[in-house]
Parts: sequence; C-alpha cells; structure tokens
Amino acid sequence: MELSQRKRKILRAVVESYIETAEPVGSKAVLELAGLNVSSATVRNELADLEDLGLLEQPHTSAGRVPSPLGYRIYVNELMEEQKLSVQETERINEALRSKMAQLDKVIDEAGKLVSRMTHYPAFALTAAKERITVKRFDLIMLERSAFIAVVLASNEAVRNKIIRLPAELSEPQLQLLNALLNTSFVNLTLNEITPELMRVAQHAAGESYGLISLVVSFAMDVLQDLESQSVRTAGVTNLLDHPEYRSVDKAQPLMAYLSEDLDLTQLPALQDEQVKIIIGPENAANELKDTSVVLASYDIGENMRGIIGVVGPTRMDYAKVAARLSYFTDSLTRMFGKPENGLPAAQQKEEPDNGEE
Amino acid sequence: MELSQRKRKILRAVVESYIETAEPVGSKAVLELAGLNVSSATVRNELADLEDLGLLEQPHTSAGRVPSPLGYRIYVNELMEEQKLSVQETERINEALRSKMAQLDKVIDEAGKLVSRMTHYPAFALTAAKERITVKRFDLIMLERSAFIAVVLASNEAVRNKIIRLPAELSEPQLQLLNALLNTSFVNLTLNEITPELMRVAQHAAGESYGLISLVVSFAMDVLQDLESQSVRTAGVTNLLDHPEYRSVDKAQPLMAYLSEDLDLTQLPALQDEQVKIIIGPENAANELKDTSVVLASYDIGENMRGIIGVVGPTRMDYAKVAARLSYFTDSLTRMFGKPENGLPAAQQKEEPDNGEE
DNA sequence: CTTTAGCACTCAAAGATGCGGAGTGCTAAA
DNA sequence: TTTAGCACTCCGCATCTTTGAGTGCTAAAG
Repeated sequence: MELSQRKRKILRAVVESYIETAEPVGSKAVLELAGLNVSSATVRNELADLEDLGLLEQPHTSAGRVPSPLGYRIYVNELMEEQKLSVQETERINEALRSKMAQLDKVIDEAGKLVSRMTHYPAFALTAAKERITVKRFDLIMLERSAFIAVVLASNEAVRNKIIRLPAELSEPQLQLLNALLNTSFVNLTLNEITPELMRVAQHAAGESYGLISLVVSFAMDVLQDLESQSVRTAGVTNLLDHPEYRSVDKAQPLMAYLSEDLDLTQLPALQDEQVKIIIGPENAANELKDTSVVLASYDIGENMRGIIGVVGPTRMDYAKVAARLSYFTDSLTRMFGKPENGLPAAQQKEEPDNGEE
Repeated sequence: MELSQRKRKILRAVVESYIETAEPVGSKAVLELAGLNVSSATVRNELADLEDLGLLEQPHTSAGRVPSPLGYRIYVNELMEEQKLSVQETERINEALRSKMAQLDKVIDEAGKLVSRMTHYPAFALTAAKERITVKRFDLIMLERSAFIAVVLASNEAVRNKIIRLPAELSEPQLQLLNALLNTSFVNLTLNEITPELMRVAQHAAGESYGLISLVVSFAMDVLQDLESQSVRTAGVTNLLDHPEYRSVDKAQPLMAYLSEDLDLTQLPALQDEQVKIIIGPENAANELKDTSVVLASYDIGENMRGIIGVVGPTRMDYAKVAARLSYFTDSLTRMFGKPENGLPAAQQKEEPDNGEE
C-alpha cells in the first residue's frame, strides 16, 4: 500500500498530536501541524481516505480522528524519526549505571526502576540463561565440627553458597574427600542429567556421610534451577495513573494487577539481537495487553545470560522517545557487561562490574 | 471517659458497619445491628452525644455517622473482638511458609506478598540487624591463576561471595598468606572500625599484592553495609484500588507512589516484642499516611535479626481481621526461624530453614 | 429524667434539559 | 482536484429538579 506524500504527512501529524494531547485531532489542527497549504476541507477528504484505509478511527461521528493500531504500526515502521537523547540524558543514564549496577544481582531490579523513571511508563526486566547451566566447581569450607559452607560455582560464573549443618561431626579429611567426589561426579551436568541413580552411586562411593552428598547436591540443584528460571521484576506500575487513559480506576486496575502479579513472559515474541521491538495493542498475545503497547529491548550479560527490558504503556505511547531511551540503555548495559576481552582488565576499573554475589 | 454500655454498643455497631460497607451509618441501621430495643430517635440522641465526644463524625448534616480516628482508637482498644482464624486459613499460612520461605533471602519478599494476599491490603516487610554486624571469617578460593572467589561469613551467619579478578597472576601460597592476613586483621570489626589506617598497615604487611587486600576488604565492607541496611519490600499496592476510598485516581495515586517508592521507615514507631501495633490515621508520623492506618507486627530471625511486617489500608480497615492474620503470621515466622536449641537439629528436617545464600 | 413520635429541614446523588462548539460530510462552484 | 459554505451530529458542561436518606428539634408520654 503506497501512501501519497501528503497522506503520510497528515497521518504523522495525527499520530504525533494524539500522542501528545490524547485528544482526537481535527482537520484544522492537522493543517497547522503538518504545515500544509491547503484548506481544511481538503484535509477532511484526506482524513476520510485514511479512515477508509483503516489507519485512523473516529470515536464518534463529528469528533476528530484517532490513530488505529494499524496507523501506529505504519507510523512506527515508516514515519517515526529516531530521537536523539540529549547529552544530559545520556549522562544521567551512565551515572545511574555506574552507581547502581555494580552488583550483578541488582541489575534486573534496578534496570526496571531506571527505565520506568526514564520513560514514565511501567517497565519490567528479566534475565534468562542462553543455554543450560551446569556446576563448574564445588568448594566446601569447614566452619565448625558440624557445619560447613557449600560454595557452588556455576557455568555462567555465578557463585552461590549455603551453610549446611549436620546431625553429626565431620573431620577435615572427610570433608576433603566429599569435596573431591562432588568435583568428579557432579560437575558439568545440567539439571536433568543429575539423576537419582547418580546420587545413589555417589552415595555408595562415599561410604557413609549421613546423606551428606544429597544435601549438597540438592542445594546445587536448587541453584541451577534458580539460575535458569527467568525472574521478572516490574517497576513503576503506578506511572500508569499519570496517563489519561488510565484515569479511571476500572481501566487501570486490571492492567496494574496483571503487570504486578501475573505478567506472563511466555507471551513475549522472540527478540532479535540488538533490536528494539514494538508491539502495538492487539498485536499482543496476552489479552490483558490488547489495549496497550509494549516496547522491548534486550541486552547481554557476559556470554551466557541475556536480559530483556520492556516498557508498557497505552497505544498512544511516545514510541520515538521510549525506543530511543530503551535502546541506549540496553546498549550501555551490554557494553558494561561486555566480557573482559583478555580475562583481566575488569579489576582495573575502580568499581569492577564483575560477577558478584548478593 | 466512661461510656455507657449502650453507647459502646452503638459505637461498635457504627464502626463495624462502616468497616464493612464504607457507607455512613444511619440511626435505623444502628438499631438493627446493635439489636437495641429502643426507637431510632433515642439512637439519634446517642449518636449526637458520641459526636460531641469526638468519636463520630458527620460527612455533612443529614448524612449518617462515620467513626473519627478517635472512635477507631476506642474501638481498637476496647471494643474489638479478637478474631480467630479458621483452621483452613492457618493451614494455608503454614503451607505457604513451608514452601516459600526455605531461603532466608526470600523471606522479606515473600512475607510481604503473602500478607498482602491474606489481607487484601498493601503490605511491606523489612528486616533489620539487632546489633552491629562483623565479619566472622574470610575464605579465598583459587579459581584460575588470575581470579579467586572471596567468601565472607558474617556474624549473623549470612554468607556472601564474589569473584575477584586480578590484573596479574597469583600463586596458591600467596593466596593462603593473604587469607590468613585477612582472618587476623579484619575479623570481628564493625563497619566503622575498619579504618583506612588499618588497611594501609595490612597492605604494608602483605608486601605487594596489587592492592588485593583492599579489593577483598572493600567487598567485605559492602557486605556489612548491605546486611545492616534495612531493605524494604512493598507488595500488593494495587490492592488499594479495590477499596472504595481509592476509587478516584487522585486519591490513590499519591499513596501508591509513596508506598512503592518512598516508604520512609524512620517514621515507624518503636515496636514492642510480640505485639501487634495499630496506628490510626493522623497518628502516623508520615504525612502521606495521615488518612490511612497501619498495622505492624515484628518477628525474629534467629538471634540477631528482626523483621517487621506492616499492612497499610484506609482508616476504615478491618482491624480485627488484619491484626489476627498478621500476628499469626509473624508468630509462625518466629517459630520457624527459632534458633536450633542445641546446634544441630536444623538439618534433620527435610527442608532446612537454615541460613542460606541466594 | 428518658424515651418516643412526628415533622420540617438539609444535602448529596441521580436524572432531565438545554446549549455551545468542535468537527464532520456533502454539495456546488472554482 | 480543491475550496467555500452549510446543515448536521454529538459530546461536554452547566443548570435545574427530583428523590430519599437521615438529621435535629419539639412536644407529649412513660
């Protein structure tokens, strides 16, 4: 479908005005905004054409026009101009990243908050493993005679630990033995490769040990589970209330509840690398989002993890602004977590963005 | 101030009816609810008296009565009946505790969510150290030639770790030396006892080491800071919208923003042991809460940590219900985290509610 | 002294009415 | 193809009215 230059100008004017004011746009307003040298009647004819094409809608006869989802789609694909961030703004983002993101664990949490604050829309953030995660190494640290710390290093460089207490005492050599056994039998296995049989065999090899093996291994399994599971975090849900389409509680409530409680990630579309994806209204798989738009972007944490950040807002969302901020933000994150090329420079910066534990 | 028996009955009827319906209560309604054998005119006289005493208010002449904050206070202190939880409900709570709270770290998070779900009001949860926390022990685990894991065991039994990468290589003996030095110089010190001088001295004692000491120690300081800082978590904020006093966005928005972003804990009153505290409307220190009530209860995690859980709602909150659930919940938590009396029974249960790390 | 019945009064909430204005579609002329 | 003109539509807003729940007061009864 080819639109005339004038129609494109008009469509763009309608979308941008509606984004700004949330009021239906009339022919006179278009005239000014698009800077056309024709009369309002001409514009009206064009508007009627655009409506026939399904790009605009009329809330009722004799009201101005409002973009339809399809209209937004065309705007986003063809008419929208890339927004540049101001230097100020990029600095604010960088500053926030530097100070808040030192701990890997806090990334998801803080990322959502920051993006939400930047855009004034609710945001969510999640990370997911790119591949199955395994235990790279076990370390057991003696604490007292009847307790030790189990430290698990996972394939994605995450480290987790737990104090394990025993119903009996244990000697240092025993612990060493156990440690060695773990490091030979349970390393480089994905979650479902760790079978009960394997446990039984190892148990047997260890001789006694009060089911010690299984205590440590089941902790390791918890860790793997946890690392592989996507955890979502939602932030800034109350921002919704600032936008006129959610001034009524009846409108806002279901969406807010969905966002803060049942956000369903399986409904997200696949995401290409390095790309901002915009999903407009009914394009959303989730019913709760049929009247809202979602802007998504992804970032990489090292080699094995990837995260997604999304912004949710009314279809009348300022796509240009949100997309610009989101893509700058995720780019910065990816850069920040870029793997140290040769294995050592990370520690040279004063605050190392390394793999840390909470 | 002594209230006649009849006045007490009437006050109670007004409060309970208003709690349930959110509508001003008229003389006829009181008549039925309180089961009095007098006429409505008599009740009207009594209502007028109660209003003079400052326990009731009238939204406008010729509307029914509504409890004043003082009225709620008297109701809470003298008239409210302890609610019993149903067996079902206690079972639901216990079940949730068992399955969700295995990890210490998740307690705050989950506690807020659970309480919010139980009460249908927003809830917040936090923990705080009872005393200054110190590092009990350091362990350094060699990873590769230029990286190791630092494991810090804190005095409250929390364990934290971090991978530390170096700009140069390091031998196992060097690492051992470093480890020993840490365990002699930086153990049992509170955050502000770790001075720059101390660091310099240790640095010097270690000879070279590329500022390694300071890398590990500053990580330890981060950990101490983190463990001592109160972290708050808010949950179920959107529940507010279910209550008629927040049907208008203008009412709901500021409170929701306050709860999810700037909740200020310093404004909480001190809390006695084992007690549910109810703060009604203007009794709150924070301005944002002047029109809402807060129900607080505390629980203990082992010996050194204590947590607080709070529920926020309109002054017309179902105090009896909320207080009952909250106190049952915190009691259960305290019991669950009760220190293993003799040091070993914790591991005997199948899921040990022990000190774990995320 | 307390309680009651009766009555006039008040006020919010909800419906009815009317008007102004923004914006349209259509027609006929340029 | 564009434009001016005009009748028409319909929302939003303000005004007015009605309704009904609930009050306070008074005067009589217990």
